[in-house]
Amino acid sequence: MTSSSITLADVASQAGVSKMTVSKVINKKPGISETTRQRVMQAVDELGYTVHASARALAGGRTNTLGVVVSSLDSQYFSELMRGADMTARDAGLELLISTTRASHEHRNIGRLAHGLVDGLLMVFPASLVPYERSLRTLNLPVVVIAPGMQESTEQHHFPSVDADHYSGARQAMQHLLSLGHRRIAFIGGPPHLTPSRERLRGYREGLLTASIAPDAELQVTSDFSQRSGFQAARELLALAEPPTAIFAVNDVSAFGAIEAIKDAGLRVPDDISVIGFDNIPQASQVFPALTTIEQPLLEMGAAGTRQLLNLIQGVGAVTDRLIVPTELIVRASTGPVWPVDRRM
Amino acid sequence: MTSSSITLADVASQAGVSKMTVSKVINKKPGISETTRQRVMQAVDELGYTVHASARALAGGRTNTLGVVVSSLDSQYFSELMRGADMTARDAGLELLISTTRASHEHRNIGRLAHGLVDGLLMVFPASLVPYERSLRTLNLPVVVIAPGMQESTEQHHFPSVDADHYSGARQAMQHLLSLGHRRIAFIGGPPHLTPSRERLRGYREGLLTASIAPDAELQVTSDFSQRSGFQAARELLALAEPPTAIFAVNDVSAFGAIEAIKDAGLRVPDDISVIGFDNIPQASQVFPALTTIEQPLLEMGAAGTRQLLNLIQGVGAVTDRLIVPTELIVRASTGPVWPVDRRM
DNA sequence: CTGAAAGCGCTTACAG
DNA sequence: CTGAAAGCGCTTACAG
Repeated sequence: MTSSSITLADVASQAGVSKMTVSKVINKKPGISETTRQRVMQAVDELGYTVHASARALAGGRTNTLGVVVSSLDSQYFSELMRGADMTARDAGLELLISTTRASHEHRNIGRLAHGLVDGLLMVFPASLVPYERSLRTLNLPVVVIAPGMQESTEQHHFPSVDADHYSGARQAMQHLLSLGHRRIAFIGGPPHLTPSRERLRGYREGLLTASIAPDAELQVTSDFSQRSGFQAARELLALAEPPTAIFAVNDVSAFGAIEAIKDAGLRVPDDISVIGFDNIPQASQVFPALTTIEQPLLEMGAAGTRQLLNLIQGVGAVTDRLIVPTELIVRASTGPVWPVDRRM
Repeated sequence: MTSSSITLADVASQAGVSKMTVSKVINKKPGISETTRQRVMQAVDELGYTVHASARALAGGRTNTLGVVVSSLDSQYFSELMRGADMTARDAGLELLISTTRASHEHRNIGRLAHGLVDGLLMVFPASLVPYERSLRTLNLPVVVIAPGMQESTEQHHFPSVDADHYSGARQAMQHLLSLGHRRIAFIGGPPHLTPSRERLRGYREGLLTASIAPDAELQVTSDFSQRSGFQAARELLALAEPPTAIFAVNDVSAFGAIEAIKDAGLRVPDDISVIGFDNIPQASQVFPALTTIEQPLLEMGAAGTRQLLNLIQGVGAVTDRLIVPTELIVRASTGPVWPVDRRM
């Protein structure tokens, strides 16, 4: 059922030249006279010829395609990452092929997916890469990891990676809340086995420490990054004998849930309770009140990871083993000064 | 820089058989003795062999891969569609390759992306396909369109399509609100050139008609499907001399915006104003109050579209030119009975 | 049950 | 500036 397609040979005979010449023209190789070039291009247009990707890949030894492997497509920030990757890939004349791990999960064999299909792999991986290591290794293909969920020891994965500075972002969030006068600050954490969760928690704790605030176990609750779990976590916090005046949520989505819970309790954000998120997903600026948050430069992360991969493919070598991109405080409307204590009673 | 990979020939010599035999084994073809099979499999494992996708595609005439072309990755409902597509594709032993149109947009030439790479194309297309028609046609590849944004005339595209029953869904939404006693019902519409917007609007209008309610132009506002525009649209409605008691939003995301605007105005959902959405994206059940909405069976749509495509590829032919899947009312917490007029004053 | 040969549609050195 | 030949790594008829 494969289409009886037009081949190079068809174009060649139509244009009255050799296949080689057609190949040179469509690949923009030098050493072709302008008249020949035009004749060939006309034949290409008339016949509606497109190169057969597999044939080209097999003969040429490269596919001009970058594979992107993601564990799931519903992560809100995924599209930003992809925009960055797409931009750099396109500038370099490469296509981007996205695939979910689900598809090859059964065998944990990325090779099935990648061998002969792509020149390199961008792993967008919020979880552990360990199960895929062996196949990644025998595949012998350049690999770059973006936003690794687990900080494997360098020995273990030694794939170059790109990640945001979670710790510094968390410190900035805390600094912001502290500077607004908050001292009773809660943290809605993420799954504790994931590096981003841990680093952000560390930023929270050390932020308190530097402000000489004793940590209060009651104020530290956990979410699974979802809106629903953020909602429930905030409810717990609101039920406390002495509720927080500010909540630092491990990600924007759980912050949305927290805001709902606060509104639902008849309180207002930020008047009664301030909320700060993390990620700066597109929605953060669209909700009401617009969310103060820490920006992960997702677009740049996607672009930088792709650039790294391109370097590896071209044999230039990775510029750095582990690129950490800075995060940034984005102040919007969901945070404000703490109420004087007497006013709150 | 292509990896110096293990080939069929390597496996063959390691196992002491011909390449053909290895090929038969890895493709699970019949007519191989069990001992030979095991010997080959052992060699495959030892060498970490994976088939070269391009070579296989070129020789075999098919790629065992389905291409999915999407206009954007940030559409919230996209991942559900993909889950359905992925399930059916995997059951049939095919891989799924996702690509955004951005990548090939420049030339509007899907061929560059697909020829020799995939056996068929699933177009997830909320916009017009017309710009891609020519390349789709000369490509001569099976194509199925999911959730078309524009209802091209059948002559124009005659690609089999799968779509939700927008009109009937809108009628159900109206029926629900009417049965709760609402008569002053607003509609936050979508971009008027898109079929889903139009069909849902038609359902709104005809719903009013059947209830003998005169349409009020003031109650019909427009959004671009975004949360922000839903927020603004609802603000306009709330500013009316006589605001609505219920809002039917063209999609869930704009409904979220509307709910924010209502809360922000110091009113409650559904106590003061009921809100119903459309789509039933995962988030709809996570927000507070949980959103009453119309479910588009996205998972089934993805699965059905993929099934259709599989049929086309296998030469079975499309079961139907235009599959319309039913939509369903999902009652949650954002809608309730209208207040008696005296109570509202 | 096993294998030698041809060929899929290109690109890559290499000649002229 | 142009082209004939070889070969990329497989699968597909076809023999034995």
